[in-house]
Amino acid sequence: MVAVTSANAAEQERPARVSGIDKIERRRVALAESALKTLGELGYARTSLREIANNSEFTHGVVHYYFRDKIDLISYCVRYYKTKCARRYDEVVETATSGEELVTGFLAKMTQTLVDETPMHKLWYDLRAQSMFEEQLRPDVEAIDKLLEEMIWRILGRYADLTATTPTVDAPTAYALIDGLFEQAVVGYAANPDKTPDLLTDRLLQVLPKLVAA
Amino acid sequence: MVAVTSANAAEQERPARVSGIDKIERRRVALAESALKTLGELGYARTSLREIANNSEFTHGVVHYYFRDKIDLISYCVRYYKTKCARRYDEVVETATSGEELVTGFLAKMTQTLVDETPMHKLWYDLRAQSMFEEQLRPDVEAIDKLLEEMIWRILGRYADLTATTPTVDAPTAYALIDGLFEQAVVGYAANPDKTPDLLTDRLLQVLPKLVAA
DNA sequence: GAGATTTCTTGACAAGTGTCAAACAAAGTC
DNA sequence: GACTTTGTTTGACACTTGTCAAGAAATCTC
Repeated sequence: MVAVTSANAAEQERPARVSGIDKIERRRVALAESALKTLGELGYARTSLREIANNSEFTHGVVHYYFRDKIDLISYCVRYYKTKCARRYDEVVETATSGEELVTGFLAKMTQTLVDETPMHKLWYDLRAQSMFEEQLRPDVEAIDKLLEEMIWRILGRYADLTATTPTVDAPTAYALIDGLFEQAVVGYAANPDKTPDLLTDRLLQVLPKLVAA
Repeated sequence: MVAVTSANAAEQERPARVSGIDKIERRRVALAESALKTLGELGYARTSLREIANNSEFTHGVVHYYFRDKIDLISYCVRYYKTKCARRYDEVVETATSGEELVTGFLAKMTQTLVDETPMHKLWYDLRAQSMFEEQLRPDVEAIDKLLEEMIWRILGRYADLTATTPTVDAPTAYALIDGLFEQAVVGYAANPDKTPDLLTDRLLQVLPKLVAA
């Protein structure tokens, strides 16, 4: 069970017996997972606490027992989510023994998560947009963005190693470029689920070689 | 006065005297402009029709007199907005006489609109995210995305001409890359308005040369 | 200027929201 | 087994939302 730590320090208030503290955490995780399902389908704006409760085995009162308010819940969900998403390519990075193998594995994993976890990605881009208007979301969004940037940077660094080259762009740039392509794919996936993964692969193949040089 | 045409054909219902038809259009544009101001500040989700009316010289009933419902208004706003945004770089493209001049002009215009029209850009990325959940927004969002892609492609094509090179990526890829950088800047602008424009410039300078080759 | 038409204001409606509190059930403590 | 603590349900609250309709005001037509 992952202990989701706060990015803006604000929930060591509910006392709770010491023996039950991770039972509480378990419940919060269950709530969060259920909430994430609903959020991924409806998006941030259209998801109400009651809707979250309805799509779970709990009642709407329970939500409020475990979370101070809506932002607290969403914020917790986001932090929970980030612990799962940024390590997605680690195995590929560690096991690949050639540049080509790394690229192949990376592309496979990326198109796979595009298809398998579309709602989560939609939610992420939604939340990042919301963070421009809702200040309370910003710290969490920034933290995830940083995590994703590091993820991309690890991949690119390893790719450079394997191909005896060096990156030609810095980490934020590399992240923005690849994220731009991926977001385009996530948005396009709704309209064209069949062709989008191949298009993403094709476009990444156009770009990746340009990000390194001897 | 711009006649905003419908992307999903659905507003030739209100009869209205022939002489007054563009008076109606004028009112709609005034409403739309006011709505865009509010939308840019609050974002799609947090903007209500009443809030739009309050920030305008009209009452909330008028909004309903000129627009069937909320989506109709937002949709109109989006279409109105797009007529203004996609021609932003045309002058630079047409007047530049060297690659360097084009790049300089392009970067200047882009950082300028980042700073001067932040709310509009925030709204655009918000709306694009919402379109993943709200199907009714999709046609309009797709249309704008296409317009922006063509805009980027014109710039890159001209840049290639001026430098006697050819683009090394296709239009959707080029758009996704540059848009990724710009979105990163828009999101980052809230947290760091001082440094973000320079960072954007720096990153674009890293990328642009890689998008063409002899 | 009378009468018809268009435009706008106002107030209401049903539905949905986040929040909370009081009653109830379960579990743990001595 | 009584009693306290913890967990859950239920129903209510104040408020906001989109939508609409009835009537007042302004405008146009003749």
